[in-house]
Amino acid sequence: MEKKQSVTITDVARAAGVSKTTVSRYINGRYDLMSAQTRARIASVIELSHYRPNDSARSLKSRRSMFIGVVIADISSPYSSTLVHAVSNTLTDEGYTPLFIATNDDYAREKDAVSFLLARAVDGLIVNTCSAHNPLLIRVASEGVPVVLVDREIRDYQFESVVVDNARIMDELLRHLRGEGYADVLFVSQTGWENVSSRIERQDGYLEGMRRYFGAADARDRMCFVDPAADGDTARALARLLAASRSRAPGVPAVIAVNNVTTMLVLNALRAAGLHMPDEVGLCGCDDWGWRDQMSWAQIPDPAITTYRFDAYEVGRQAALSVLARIREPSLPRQFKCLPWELCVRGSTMLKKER
Amino acid sequence: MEKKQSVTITDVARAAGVSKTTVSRYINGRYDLMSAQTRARIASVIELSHYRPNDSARSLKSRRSMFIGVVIADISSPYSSTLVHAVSNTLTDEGYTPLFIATNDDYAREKDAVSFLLARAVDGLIVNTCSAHNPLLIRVASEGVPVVLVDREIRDYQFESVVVDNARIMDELLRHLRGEGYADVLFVSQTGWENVSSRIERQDGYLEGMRRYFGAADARDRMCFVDPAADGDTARALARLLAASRSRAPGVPAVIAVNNVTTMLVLNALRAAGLHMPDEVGLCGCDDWGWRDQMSWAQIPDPAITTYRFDAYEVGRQAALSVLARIREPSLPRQFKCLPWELCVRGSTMLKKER
DNA sequence: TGGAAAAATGGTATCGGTTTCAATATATTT
DNA sequence: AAATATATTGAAACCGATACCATTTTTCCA
Repeated sequence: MEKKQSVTITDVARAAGVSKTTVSRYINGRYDLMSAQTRARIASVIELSHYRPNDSARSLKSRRSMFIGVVIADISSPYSSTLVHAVSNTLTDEGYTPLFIATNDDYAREKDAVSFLLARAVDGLIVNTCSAHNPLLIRVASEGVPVVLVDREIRDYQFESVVVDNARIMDELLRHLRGEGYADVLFVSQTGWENVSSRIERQDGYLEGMRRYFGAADARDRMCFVDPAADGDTARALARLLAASRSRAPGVPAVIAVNNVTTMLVLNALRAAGLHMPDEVGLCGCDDWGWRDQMSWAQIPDPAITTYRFDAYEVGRQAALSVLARIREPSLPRQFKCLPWELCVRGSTMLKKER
Repeated sequence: MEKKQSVTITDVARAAGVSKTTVSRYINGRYDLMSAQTRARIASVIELSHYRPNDSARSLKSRRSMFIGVVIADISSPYSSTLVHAVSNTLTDEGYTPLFIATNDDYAREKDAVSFLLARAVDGLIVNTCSAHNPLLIRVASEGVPVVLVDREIRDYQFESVVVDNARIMDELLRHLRGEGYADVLFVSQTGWENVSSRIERQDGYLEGMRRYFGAADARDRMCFVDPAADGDTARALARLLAASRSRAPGVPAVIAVNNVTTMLVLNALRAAGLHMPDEVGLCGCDDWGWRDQMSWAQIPDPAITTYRFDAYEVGRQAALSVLARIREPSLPRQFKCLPWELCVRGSTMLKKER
């Protein structure tokens, strides 16, 4: 245990025989404002003394914290994990530090998180919001703090954003299932996600697609919301939907799961029910894990599961780039980025080829 | 765009008709040092003005940043993801904010990360180190900064730590495989992890267990290191090891994979080779995903895969608790926590029951 | 070689809080 | 009622950097 007291800019200045100002210039890389000899002297003193400038003091005075607040709704999902990774890499490369806060899909926490991050004087915010309405965020953005929304959007205000075209995914997916010869398609969503814009879009896309490809005027009775924590919930809900489907029309039904977690749940429920894919039931999941990974978990089961997937890494990267761009040039017009996605057709929906 | 200038403690003090000192007391919850009426007045002014104290200024003077630096070697692994989640929850509950930095298993980055975090005046560090030797960290720790190591350890210095007893896992695992009647056991590790203490321990545990249960004086020729990025690498290495094993002894061989990623790779390679589990080959993987999740990916394949698993969430939580304890009571003796683990026997190694 | 321009450097106020110590007001004790 | 204790409050220094402006030194050219 030695003196916890660390060396300050004043110590360095004294040791190098220059003023604090000059040392400050050195720290900030303004080498053009000093002689080579002064520069070398300061460098040596800093090296020897293990001096590190105090970032609290720097940001207090300069009003640049080099922090970017990142608010994540559900940090335990693999999608978020990839997102976090991408944001972290991209920001770090530019000298910024992400401040991650998880809200667990709780609006009150989201408010606190934003408020907290502002106290830390973040230079910008990346928000994976869990609410469709957030006045605080709107106020913050209109005060000039760069705010970028990822994956989900907010009504009443056009934030900069990075999203995926969810409605189109559903259209393409249903077209695929129709083409394979499935007679009906059910939709499994997750409880607690009712207000998440991306889910709503997928849901609306599903309903629209059912009209277009399956002639179902209102497919809301083919949807259900399951609770991952409630054991057996999925199996029950699915059994009900499947029974209703069979009584409605003959032929093989298919199931679309709204996200990673529900896909797993449905897979388990179908296995427990002894239903074989793809000829007794089709399954199409969402793999929001991302393109950059070597292998998707969707390839592990036999048959492998058809999924729609987005590049979560790219979503994070683009969000980070948007914030950085706006920090550097606040007058820039807002950017609305819509990223591509991919339909990975695998065994679980290959009904045609099985015949 | 309005004035970016935010309201300061001075503004609040003036509006409430008190001194900065009193407002500062209010902010810090020292309500016992002011009258109920003053407290109410300040509360109201803060409420109306949306005042948020500037944390840079606070930590500059008070020397408490309320930041804990968290250095993660491989942030893209699911293990790290759970760890991050746990640390984040635990620290946030106590008013601390984690500052996550990923090093991608690069020692130079790890050094920079620690150095960077110190500049941010972190109150403590949680480090998932990628090197067996780190002088900077030793200096920091001996200067009195609380440092806790997770999952991996460093030679030459007894840091506080939270680890898993890796050697014992291997012992138990090999005993299980022997009991099932496997004739030989191969070990697949990952390139680039040669210096990671937890891998070394597992490796040493494997070699020791091979002596004990399989009479193999030196099983190093039964080990290989594969590169996840190199396509087909695993298949080749495995084919070689399996051939050697068959020529050495008759009977069914088993494979132990050192971590999550290699387990996937081996699973794929075995499938490609058309080898059936558990009767043509046994497979035992590492599921470092954690106990708290509803379902493990290891249950998805058929047969499901036998794994050894740790509670990654608990590792993170304990690490956070250790740092917090030390911050509050610096004189506390160092804690070395060794967490439990679990062997999940599943279909992939149930040789006996298959006969 | 004088003088202007450019290069190098420094003095000091300041950022927004916390801390220390002193001062005032009110309550309690004898 | 005087003395002492306790509850409230404030003034000013200070944390470690940066910003702004001033000053000194060097370079360059007519």
